[in-house]
Amino acid sequence: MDMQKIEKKWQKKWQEIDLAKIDRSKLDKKMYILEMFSYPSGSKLHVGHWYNYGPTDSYARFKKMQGYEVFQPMGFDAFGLPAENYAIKTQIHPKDSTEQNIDTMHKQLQKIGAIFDWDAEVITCREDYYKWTQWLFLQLYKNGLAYRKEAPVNWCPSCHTVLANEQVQQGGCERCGTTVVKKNLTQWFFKITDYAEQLLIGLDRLDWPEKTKLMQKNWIGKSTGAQVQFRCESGDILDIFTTRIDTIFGVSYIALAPEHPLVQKLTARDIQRNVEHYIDQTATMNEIERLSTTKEKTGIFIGHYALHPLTGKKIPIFIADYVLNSYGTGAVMGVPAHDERDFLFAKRFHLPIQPVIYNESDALPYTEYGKLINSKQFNGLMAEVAQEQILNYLEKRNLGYKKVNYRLRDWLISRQRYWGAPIPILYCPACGIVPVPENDLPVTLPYAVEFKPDGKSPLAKSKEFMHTTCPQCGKPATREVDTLDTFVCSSWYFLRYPDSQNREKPFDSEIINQFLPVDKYVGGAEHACMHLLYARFITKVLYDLKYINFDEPFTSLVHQGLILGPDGNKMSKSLGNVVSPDTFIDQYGADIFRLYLMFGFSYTDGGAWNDDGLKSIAKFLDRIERLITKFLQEEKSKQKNFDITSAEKELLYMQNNAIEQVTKDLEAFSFNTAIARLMEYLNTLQKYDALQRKNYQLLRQSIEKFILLLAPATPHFSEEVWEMLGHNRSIFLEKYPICDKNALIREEVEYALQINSKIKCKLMIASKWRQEEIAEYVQTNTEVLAYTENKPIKKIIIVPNKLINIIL
RNA sequence: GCGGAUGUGGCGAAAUUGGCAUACGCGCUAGACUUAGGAUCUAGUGGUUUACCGUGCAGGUUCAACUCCUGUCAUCCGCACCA
Repeated sequence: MDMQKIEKKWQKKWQEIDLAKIDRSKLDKKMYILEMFSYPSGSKLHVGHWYNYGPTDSYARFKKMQGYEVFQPMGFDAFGLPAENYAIKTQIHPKDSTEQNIDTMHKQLQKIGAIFDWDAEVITCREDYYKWTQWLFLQLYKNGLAYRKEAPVNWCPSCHTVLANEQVQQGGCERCGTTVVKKNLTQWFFKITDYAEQLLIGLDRLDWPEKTKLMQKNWIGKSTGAQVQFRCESGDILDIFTTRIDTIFGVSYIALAPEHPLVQKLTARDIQRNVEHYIDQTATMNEIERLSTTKEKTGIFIGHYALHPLTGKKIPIFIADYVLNSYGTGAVMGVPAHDERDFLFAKRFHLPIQPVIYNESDALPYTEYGKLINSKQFNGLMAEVAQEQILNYLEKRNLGYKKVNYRLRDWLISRQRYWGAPIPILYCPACGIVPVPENDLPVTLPYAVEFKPDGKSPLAKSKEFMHTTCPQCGKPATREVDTLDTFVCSSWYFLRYPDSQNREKPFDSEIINQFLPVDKYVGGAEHACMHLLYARFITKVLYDLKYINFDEPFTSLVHQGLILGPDGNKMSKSLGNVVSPDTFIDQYGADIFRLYLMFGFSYTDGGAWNDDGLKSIAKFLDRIERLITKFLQEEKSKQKNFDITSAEKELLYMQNNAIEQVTKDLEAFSFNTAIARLMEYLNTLQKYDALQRKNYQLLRQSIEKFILLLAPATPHFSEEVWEMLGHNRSIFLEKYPICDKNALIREEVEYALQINSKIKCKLMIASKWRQEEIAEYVQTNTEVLAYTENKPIKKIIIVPNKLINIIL
């Protein structure tokens, strides 16, 4: 079959009949199926995109045939760092290269033959979209969920530019190799931490992979403990957070994050230089290095003491890089006897290691709970009880309180870059921070801008952009020069699709409430903690602001696996193992490529690419075509034969078995097993076709059922053979077959017979027999008696339709 | 390092609640058809050889373990400015 030809033919037909369009009057049976949109990179559509979009489109078509109004939109996440870097290298403007890439990818996406509703398309770098991204920012700002604070960025002192983590290679700048340092800038944040608890609780209701929910749970990182005040000799108060308040009598030092605001003030004069040196050193390290538990503990005594809130003892204050300013209060109490890291730290700096929890073996550190010792009036209490009582004691004296802490940090959304949505904020010398009025949106990203890195945000160098007037007082004001993190763009795009042409609003609430939440969201597992959490956060905010009536964006989520290069490594230009879909599409066509992706891998696992698999799929489609061609010839010439014998019963069994299994497998995104069942069914069809005496009516019906089952997986091919079979209406307007359970009833079932759990033989047992009848049967059956050798039977275990285990 | 996952024939992979390990396919072997075969069809295909051994490795629970538990090794993904 000429695949290229039929692809064009059917794609044109689908467009003519608006196959991808949803009937908006029938949204009560809607199915919003969404694949994560793609980034329009220069490397174009790759196998990973195909793997995401091809099989998911098959799922969408399957749902369509089941009678759902399927909405499957597609778009582009078009702002971001790569286009800007490409521009710096080539002088090609990010807008131009991005639009060019989108153009190419459109054509490539077209080839898949998916039922994408292109009228709903969303492109995040276009004004009509980022206008509403800016609107979203303003809603958060107005509701106290966007704020500014100082935060460190990676800074290359030689290029005078901010670097993404990705651009830092072994602590150096990827361009010039200069050691990267941390530099504080005032930046915008979204207060996602306000939603930490809701984001945690909401997970329970979601049909998401358990591992993803677990990862989000750990990412949010809820821990319950206590915040305790240590008064410094200077009089300053140091707040520390601990989950082990029961061990407070074992404190032998306090460790501050080197970035802690009190460090400068508390550091003793004579060691100031050493402390500064240590702080500088820490600024060159990333968090992964700092938190490594195998790295030797480092720190430095700052020459100041705090007083123990319960004993009044002097406690030395250190700074240590293993303490992060972003978690808790940026200060911890060191209890060496009962914490791994504190133990190593204390050994290194010869600090006292005082056990306060009893343990039999004396081995330290002992991190379990137990009975308190060396803890004054709390001695003898079990740790859990002691926690409450110590907390009570501290609360009464205003020295501490119970505290729930989250590992989740607020979302830093400022980027000192050009290719993003400008943050809609003005700075007025008189009025201060002024949000851009909604009527003035969008704040347009200027085209002619110097984006080469020279220490200034690119937008700061555009006079026309920078200078404006304050909407409140009318005096000159300047604009915020940072742009929004692209994760902001992608945190709400699924809300725009159903109403993407709306010029008045980001979306019409009534429409959006009908379409959403997304019924099936499909994308990579690498988004588990960031994109998927941000999208949930924004949804919850818009819910609280009453723009939408649902508070979770994605009811059901599936992660496709990663397709690796033929060598088993992740595809990358540097390894030269990138497989381009295009050459295979040209050779085999889109359906064979898609079907291979569905059959050759476990969908959620992915795996290494292999060319041979494609050939086998091509053969599979050839077999189908041959079967149908032969059938059509014979059907015309041969007499029809209507009786149903055992061969027909077997055919009907396999047909309905295939219907049942394929339906179940597609539902579960288990594409490889669905195709396997279809292959089995095709084998049965061929076996039946080889018989002399055939029931042509039944054979036609069986072949048609087969094609209907196959259609979602090979849409163009199936349309073509469907037409060959004499139909003149798209197969996707037909109903997906429904299993006739009666055809699956068999009179006898094969059981495995085990003696002492070892398989001995197979037995055919009437399927209507009860357990007692089976037990009686095996005890009198001569074949079974030969195995039991007259030994007494202790027990018979019968697993229905599976096995019989006789224990001697 | 922390968090999450994965490990099954020569290869891609299957295996409801613990219940016949290796479905389906590739590859390979033999045969048929053919002027020809990298096409098609048929049969076989985990390993030693008649009874065992086999799901990364070492233990454990159970009548029964790929599946549950403990430990361990290897690989992959994420770690907050790649998206």
